[in-house]
Amino acid sequence: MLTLKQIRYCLDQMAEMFPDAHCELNHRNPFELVIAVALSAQCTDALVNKVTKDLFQKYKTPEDYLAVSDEELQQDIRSIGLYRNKAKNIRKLCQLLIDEYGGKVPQDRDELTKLPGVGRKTANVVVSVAFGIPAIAVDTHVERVSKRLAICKWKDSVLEVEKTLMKKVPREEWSVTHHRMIFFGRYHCKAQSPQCHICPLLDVCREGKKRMKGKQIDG
DNA sequence: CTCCCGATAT
DNA sequence: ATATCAGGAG
Repeated sequence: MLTLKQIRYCLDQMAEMFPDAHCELNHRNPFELVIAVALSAQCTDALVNKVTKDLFQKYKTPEDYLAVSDEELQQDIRSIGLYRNKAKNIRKLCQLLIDEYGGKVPQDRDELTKLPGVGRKTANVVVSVAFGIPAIAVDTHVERVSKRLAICKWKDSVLEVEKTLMKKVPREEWSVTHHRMIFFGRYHCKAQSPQCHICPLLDVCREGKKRMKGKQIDG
């Protein structure tokens, strides 16, 4: 496990590598962000943005999503994948926003989690990005990076990863750290071909050094 | 744990 | 061909 000082070093390096790390899901308000993040499950941001470009032109309010048939919404988001579940969740979510929240997106993580299709990770993204509330959303990239760098344990659940990060990182840095870890994981410490050979963190990364061993050209 | 699922990278 | 993608629900 990395020491606090080593973690600090890693986060500083990530900040240098990705000084402009930010939310890459296109949105103009909290409602659009909820929809975009709900759509992004097991799908790339780039593909979500491709779909929401037209989607957000056609649907601007919760009422708009309820005005069409389930099949029509499915077709509008089909290329995202998991489209039957997502269409159903979005329509239920919109109904709930109207019935329980005055058509507004609640600014509370636990209230957000009550919305269908919105789990802890999605709720953390919304409160953090839309409302500026400190949170660390642990997605596939944050989990992978945390485990490869041994910031947490290999067998930790996503909730345990989140708790560890909240403990090790100052609250005022939660949101920016979470985005830097996502950029680091998405563009550098990638799932399939991690860039260990040009990684500034290699000297503190057990997993990276393990990966490099089998690829030595000379002895 | 399984299921949902198309697009893209490897 | 297979792995992965800003996961969540049953």
